[in-house]
Amino acid sequence: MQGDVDVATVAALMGEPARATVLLALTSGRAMAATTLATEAGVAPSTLSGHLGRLVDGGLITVETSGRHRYYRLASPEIAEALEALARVAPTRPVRSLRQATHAEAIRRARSCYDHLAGRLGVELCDALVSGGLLQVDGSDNGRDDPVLGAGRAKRFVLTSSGRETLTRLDVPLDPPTRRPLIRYCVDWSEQRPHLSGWLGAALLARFLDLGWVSRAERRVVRVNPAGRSALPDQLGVDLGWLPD
Amino acid sequence: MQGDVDVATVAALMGEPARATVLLALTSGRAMAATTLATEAGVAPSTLSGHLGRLVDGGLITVETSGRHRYYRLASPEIAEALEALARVAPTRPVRSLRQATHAEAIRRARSCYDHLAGRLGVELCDALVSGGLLQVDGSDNGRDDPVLGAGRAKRFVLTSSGRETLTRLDVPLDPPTRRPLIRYCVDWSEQRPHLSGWLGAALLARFLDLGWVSRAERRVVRVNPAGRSALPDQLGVDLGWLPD
DNA sequence: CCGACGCTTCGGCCTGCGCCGAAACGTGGT
DNA sequence: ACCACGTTTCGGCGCAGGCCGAAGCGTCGG
Repeated sequence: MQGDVDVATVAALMGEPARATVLLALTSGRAMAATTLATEAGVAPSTLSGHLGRLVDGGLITVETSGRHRYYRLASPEIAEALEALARVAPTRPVRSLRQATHAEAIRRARSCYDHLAGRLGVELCDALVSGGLLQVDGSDNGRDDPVLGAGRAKRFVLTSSGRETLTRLDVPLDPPTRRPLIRYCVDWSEQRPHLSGWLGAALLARFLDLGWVSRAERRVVRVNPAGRSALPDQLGVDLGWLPD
Repeated sequence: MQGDVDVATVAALMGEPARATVLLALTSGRAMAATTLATEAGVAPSTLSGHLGRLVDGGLITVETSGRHRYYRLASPEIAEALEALARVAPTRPVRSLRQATHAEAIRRARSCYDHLAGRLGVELCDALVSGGLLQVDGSDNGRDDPVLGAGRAKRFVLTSSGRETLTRLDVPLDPPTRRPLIRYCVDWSEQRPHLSGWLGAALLARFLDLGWVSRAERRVVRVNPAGRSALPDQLGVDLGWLPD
């Protein structure tokens, strides 16, 4: 049986709680050291070492030795895609503890996805940029069946001249020094709606961090600071009323 | 740990060879009886029954009792999406037997994906319809990062008037009686290129089956019959030279 | 050069679960 | 009514693999 492609071994690799936690943590795109991941997963370093070895063998992650640390990262974006596809079908589990509940809530609220913002903040920011006239939506149907957005719901975002002006005033760099496209988007797994990626997505997060509007917390969680709480609605029209804490 | 969404349990469900085989078999979109699936997976009916129960509990498949048979089908298209995402990252295994090799080859050659054609035949058909002037490609960039097609590679296919004419001559129904869109496409996991879906995709497969050009074989494999071998290149410009057997 | 530290390897324990065959249950055909 | 058949349940076997602590190895800092 399954002579085609071995879905089973890959799925099995992802199907163990500690390993899944590791992979999900690495979804942020950053590399992480073994010990960090061990505490993350809540198992002994020796146990995690075994898991990491298996993940490397399976081609899901790669290692990179630096001094006495060994940094692990996802082997390819496709792995992240697969994890998100899995997350999309995964039933939302009954929450088992308050810590988990608040963390689950926090990560839905605002998190980093590779190098840009995701979660409710990510999609609201994207919406705000559109409703504020900084971005324009070209909603043409592209003929593709999108599992998340539905049939033919593909969008395209373009920067308006007033958007370029406003963002330049905020010192957000708008000219990618590389071939990376200025504006892209990903479909957010918790919101099932698009958030900005591409050069602009990365530049916005970097700038927000610089300005102290947001900061990185544990895991992929992003926290909105008091400064951002007042500046964001003001400058970009993002309503943060839904952000407690 | 993983308080967010339980990727692990879903992945674990898919991570067992027999279950993965079952799920992959159900990817065709058709419902299948327990015994069929048991022989498919190569385990005893009693063993498979346990697996099926777990898959139902996990929400990956649904049952439907009819007489003394029980038919199982994928619970949602998202499940199929997840499986395909997994298949995309799965390494192509060293082939273990000749039977498997030929089946693996056959399934890459031509298979059904829900109700339309996929595999090499599916994408070649799609290409042929374009190069034969029956379909036209609107290659506008939609701004979305597509994991398979690459950045902004979204396409859109439109039926030309000569296409409408040719297909009508073949008695392919072109007016969806439902709200289902006429032309859609999916990204083929074995070819990493688009094949037609939507009403037209389904209508084409149905018509090809009626005409005896192709027929369904075991699993999702589709066989091209002698009739089709001569008719397809003739009527649609599909070169079938690569199809042995 | 020595100790602290990060990480992996090894040995041993133990649970989970995949597997089967036998038996039970329900449906359909005769 | 009976039997055949599709399917599930149960009991028991055996192995894969998750977990830990201890020990080993390499790297950095003083």
